[in-house]
Amino acid sequence: MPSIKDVADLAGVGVGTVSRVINKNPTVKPETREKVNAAIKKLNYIPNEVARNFKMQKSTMVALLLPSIWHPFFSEFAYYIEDALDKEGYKLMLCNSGGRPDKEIYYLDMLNQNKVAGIIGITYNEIEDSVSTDIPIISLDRHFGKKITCVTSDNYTGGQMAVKELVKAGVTKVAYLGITSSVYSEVLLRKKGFMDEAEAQGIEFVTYEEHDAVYDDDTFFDDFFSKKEHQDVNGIFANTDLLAAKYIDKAKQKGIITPKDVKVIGYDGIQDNKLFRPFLSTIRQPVEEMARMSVELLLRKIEGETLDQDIYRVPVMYRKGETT
Amino acid sequence: MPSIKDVADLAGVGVGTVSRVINKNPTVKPETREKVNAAIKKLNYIPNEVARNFKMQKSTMVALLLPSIWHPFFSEFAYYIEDALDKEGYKLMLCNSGGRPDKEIYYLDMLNQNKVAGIIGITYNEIEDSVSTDIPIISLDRHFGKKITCVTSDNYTGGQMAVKELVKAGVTKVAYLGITSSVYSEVLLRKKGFMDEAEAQGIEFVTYEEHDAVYDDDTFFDDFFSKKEHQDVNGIFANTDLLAAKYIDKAKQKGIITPKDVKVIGYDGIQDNKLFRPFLSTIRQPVEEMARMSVELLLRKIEGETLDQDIYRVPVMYRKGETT
DNA sequence: CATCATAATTGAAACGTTTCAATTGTTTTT
DNA sequence: AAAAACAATTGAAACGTTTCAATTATGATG
Repeated sequence: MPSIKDVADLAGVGVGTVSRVINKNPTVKPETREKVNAAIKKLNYIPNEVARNFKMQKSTMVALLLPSIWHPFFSEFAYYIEDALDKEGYKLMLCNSGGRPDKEIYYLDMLNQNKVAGIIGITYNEIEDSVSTDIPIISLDRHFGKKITCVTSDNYTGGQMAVKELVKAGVTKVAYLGITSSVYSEVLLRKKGFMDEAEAQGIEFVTYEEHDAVYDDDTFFDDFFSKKEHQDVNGIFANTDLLAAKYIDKAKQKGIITPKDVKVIGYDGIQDNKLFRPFLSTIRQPVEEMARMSVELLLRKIEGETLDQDIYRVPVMYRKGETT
Repeated sequence: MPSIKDVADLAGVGVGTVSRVINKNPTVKPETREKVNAAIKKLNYIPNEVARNFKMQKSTMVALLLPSIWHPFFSEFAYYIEDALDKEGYKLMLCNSGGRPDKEIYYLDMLNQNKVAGIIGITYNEIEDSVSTDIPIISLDRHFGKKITCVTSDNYTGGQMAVKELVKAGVTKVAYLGITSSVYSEVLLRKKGFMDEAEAQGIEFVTYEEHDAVYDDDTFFDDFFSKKEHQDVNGIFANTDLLAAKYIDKAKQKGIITPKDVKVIGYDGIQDNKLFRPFLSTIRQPVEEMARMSVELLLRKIEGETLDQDIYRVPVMYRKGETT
């Protein structure tokens, strides 16, 4: 594998000159540039990016740390993240934490050692302490503190919207169905928006949640359907589209048909849910916008800029499907 | 940021010793080890992985190059790839090519410069020439040549299975619906298996395909439904689950109900298609197994081993849903 | 106690870049 | 023609590791 030295020798110039040619530094005579380029071509030389990163003491690798790329919301998010990063000349490293604290810490350590340029994290745990101060971080949906900038959708308004739409659809008692993950989660605001709006509208409501860690489809829903106070619920706001889809499925098994017997609204608006049947009504987060904003903010942090806000919220919108 | 030199100085030993402690080399006196570890802790030293990779002239980064992580099949595949890699101490870099030849080449160049340890590629184009000889590659579903090992499902048998199951379900005329991507694709065997089996069973059949590049949902299906020879088709074998789901959807709009009027079988078996409605009958590829095999073979190549086969095929199975 | 064998440790060299002070070459000015 | 200004080029040093030949410390043996 030829090195810059080999190129320099063949071209009959110094290594510095070759370096300048490669980096398109203008202070090199066109004639010399030609010689060097010829040598590069002849030797089939390609610059060693690892050596460069090492010498420069910085990389263009950004890590995306999330529970599971398998989840459709995350995979869409990851898609846009990669696209945005690539446009700016950055690369993406993917880390699935499974939402487990130990794995999140493990990955953060690893990313530290590997001197990634920055991290975009969707984590379930308090990570502020586990992360070196000099590595910029953007966190999706969790707000930890000043050090870690948070990008999230307007969860509170989303929760309100859901209630408004359910009421508009004529329901008389609404339930919030949630998988909670972390106390730091901005997702909690979905519930708050839901409750406040239900209160404001003067409509009966219940909330039903389970912690992520102990979550299991069957027990969750069996439990839900068994409770007396859930019998007359005819409006559901589910935490996520996936949860909404599962609810509709389980409800159907109990003979409760959507949208005849119950109206359902999800949250997320994952693109492909056109293929879920019935087509879900949902509060859509602008995934692409959130991804691009995350990248933009992260790169600004990497450049050394200090951001003016701790939390950036992007607006959500209601998308009517067949379940309301 | 403290370096190994700082640790050595503080502990009063040479850098070599510190290095040996870090790398758990046994030839270091326990007592010395203690001193070094104390110094490491005190300085909060973390080894610089970039420098190490540079010096060692190798990395533990493996790239996954695919059309789009957004696609549920790929995101499931990526999930298992990451999991398998992590278990072996490797990291995953994600590259979305969009299936575009230029972007595939662009990424391969980049990966070359970045000296990744290996590549797992799901590419649409002839890439054998674009890839340096000394970087091990595994290709999913495309067979290019000896240099690039191919992992794929048993597409031919899968195609046969589909016909058998459709016939078993009582259909009288079957259609193969396909999005073709590349002439190198092993996916073509799905069609061949389909045709051969239809022939063998003596059942009427048609095939209908569109090239990936010019593919568009609406024109594709409008075209399909408009053709005279498609009117009496009552069995569909779609190339992928996603395509099957779209077919069912479009057919419904035409008043053709699945599975009453037409039986449908997809290909892939993406896990979450439990949420597609109706629940799809499909030829399931063992995604996890394919992912783990890809990683295992790649790592063996990275270790310098020569693999005994060019193509590794893993068996598929039929999973009955509600569409047959 | 001297000698030898072995265990433990040292630190310079090397990996492939970039950078920058120093040098050389070229042009302009006086 | 000499001096000054500017343009282009050079190559050693540095980045943080690992490695390994050389050195030193320790223990065993006669």
